[in-house]
Amino acid sequence: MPELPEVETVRAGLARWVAGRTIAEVEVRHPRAIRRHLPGSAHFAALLTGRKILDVKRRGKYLWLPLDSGDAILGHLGMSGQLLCQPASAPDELHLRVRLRFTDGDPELRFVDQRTFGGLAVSEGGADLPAEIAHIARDPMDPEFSDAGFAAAIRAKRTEVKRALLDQTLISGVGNIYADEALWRAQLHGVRPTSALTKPAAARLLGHVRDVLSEALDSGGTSFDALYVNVNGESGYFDRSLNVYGREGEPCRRCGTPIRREAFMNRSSYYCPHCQPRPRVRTGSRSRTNVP
DNA sequence: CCTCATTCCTGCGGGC
DNA sequence: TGCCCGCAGGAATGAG
Repeated sequence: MPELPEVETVRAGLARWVAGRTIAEVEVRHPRAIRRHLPGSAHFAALLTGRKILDVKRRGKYLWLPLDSGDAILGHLGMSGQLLCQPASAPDELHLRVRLRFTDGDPELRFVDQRTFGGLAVSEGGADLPAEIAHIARDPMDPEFSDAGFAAAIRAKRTEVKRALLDQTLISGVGNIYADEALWRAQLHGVRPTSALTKPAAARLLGHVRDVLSEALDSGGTSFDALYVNVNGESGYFDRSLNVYGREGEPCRRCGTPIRREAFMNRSSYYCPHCQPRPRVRTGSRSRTNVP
C-alpha cells in the first residue's frame, strides 16, 4: 500500500524518466481513473497533449507533475496504483487505465490500478501547488513542516492518536501500516486521546513517525501484496522490517507478547498489548472505551 | 467548525 | 468444485 516512502520512490523514478519530456498522446482506458477530472477524458487529453512535463513533486501521498502550461498532472495511487515507465512494445497490463506517449518515443508512462481507488486529473494552474490538495498538511519530510505546530495541533484535537496520524490535514503521508509501526515504537496505544499527549510525547511520536518513514524510504518502500511496485516495476522490501503490522499472534520484538489485531475504521490495527497498553478508562460521564 | 461513519473497487483466500 | 463472504484500505462526502 503506497504511503509516503513508496510514493517518494515513485516520484524520484518519475523525475528521472519523464521530466523534461513532451506529451504526444493521451489514452484514457477507464473513465474512473480520471473521475476527479470533472470535464472528462477529452478535456483531460486536450490539456496534456503537446505540453512538457517540467518536474515531479509530492506532498504526502499526492504527486503532481508541473507542466509548461502552468497546469499540473495531479495523481494519487490509492491502494493499488502504479506509475510504470514501459517501452511501447510491452504488452498492456490487465489494469492499465491511462497511457501517456511522448514525442521522443520510449518509455511511455502508464497508470495501472487494479482497485481504482487512485486516479489522475489535470489541475489547472496547479503547477506550484494544486488547489485540490491545498488542504493537505505538509508531510514530516518537508523541510517546512513545523514540529511545534504539529504538537500543538494534535493536542488540540478531540480524537484518538491513531486517527490523528491518519488525518492528512494534520500530517500527511502516513497510512495504516506506518501509523501502527510508529505507535509501536512510541509505545502508545492507538486509542489514546490526543488531548492527553504532553508536548514532549507528541514530539517523541513525531520522531518515531519520521524514523519509520525514512527507514522505509531507504529500503525503497513497503510492498505487502506485490500490488505496489515502483516506477520501474520493482517491489520494495521494507516489509521485512515491520514490527507489528500484519504480525498477529507473532511475538513482539521487544517483549515477546503475541501481537494483537483489532478492527479499526473498516481496517485493522496491530499492536503489542504489553508495550502499548490501553489508556485507563476516562472518569466522568462519557461511555467506556475499554473492551476485555 | 469539528468529528465520524460510509462509500468507492477488485482479487484473493477461507469456509462450507 | 464452486459460491459467498470478508478483507485489504485513502480520502471525499455528508450527517450530526
